[in-house]
Amino acid sequence: MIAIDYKDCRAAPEGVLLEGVGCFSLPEILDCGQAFRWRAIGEDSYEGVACDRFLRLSMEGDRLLFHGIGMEEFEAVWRDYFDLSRDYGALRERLAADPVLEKAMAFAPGIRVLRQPPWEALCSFILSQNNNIKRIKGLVERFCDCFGEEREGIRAFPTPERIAALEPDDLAPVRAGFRAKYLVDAARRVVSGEVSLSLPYTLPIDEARAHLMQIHGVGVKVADCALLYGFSRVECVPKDVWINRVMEQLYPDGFPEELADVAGIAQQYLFHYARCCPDALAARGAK
DNA sequence: CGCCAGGCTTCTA
DNA sequence: TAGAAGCATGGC
Repeated sequence: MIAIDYKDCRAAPEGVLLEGVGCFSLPEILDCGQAFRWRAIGEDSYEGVACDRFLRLSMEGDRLLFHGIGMEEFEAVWRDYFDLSRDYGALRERLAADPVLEKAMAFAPGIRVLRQPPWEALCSFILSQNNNIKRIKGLVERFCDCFGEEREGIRAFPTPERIAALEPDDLAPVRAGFRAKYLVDAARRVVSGEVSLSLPYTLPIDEARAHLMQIHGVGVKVADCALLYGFSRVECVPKDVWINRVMEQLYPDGFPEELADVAGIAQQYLFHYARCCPDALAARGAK
């Protein structure tokens, strides 16, 4: 048995139940700016749509329940989505060698980096540009409501084929502004095969980034977000205003090189720490 | 009202 | 090649 962050996993009457769960916090994972279709529905309980499936989760202590699903769906979809095959316990020990990360991880020990479908991550972060998280959620939701296929009461994520057939003006109801044309361009390049949704998993990271940046409206930041959150390239560190502040103030001599292969996961702890911990950074306020 | 937001493209010097 | 302007929209 490999060392992972839960001790037991079984089918229960209410769904799939994980026990002895560590390194896992629903609010820290689902509300830290990596995915935008989840919403809190109570105390440590969330619901949302990802991978074109609806899911409700709740956590009590070290017990995590995936409501209304069976083991097949858990194994086929959600174990991977929540990165439950990665040993965050061991990873956190490694990252804790760095004193800044030690603080950041103490602030939010339950963060994980999701493995989202690449197309969903790409579109979400195209919509994210020059926006705040609150508004990004609204944009993604309207994008799905307007152009996602309805299946059993939920909206799948809009397919590249559907979006490629539209003109930017057709996206007006999303109110994405100048980002609408970027979504259409991304969809058309994916449909034509010019942009691959599989190559970036394995290309050398600089080539993977350049590959995605063929899309009009995808720059370094959005490409890195798609690589990290969509293609699981955990060496990738998207550099937004918060991470820039972290690097300037907390890593004046640079980020530790020996952690470069997992810097993207470290980045997620640091991003959340910088945004939400009042005294993480000097005189910037948190919110 | 003004400032800012998990930026990118285009223009200008 | 670097720096600034413009872009759409809305939260606070």
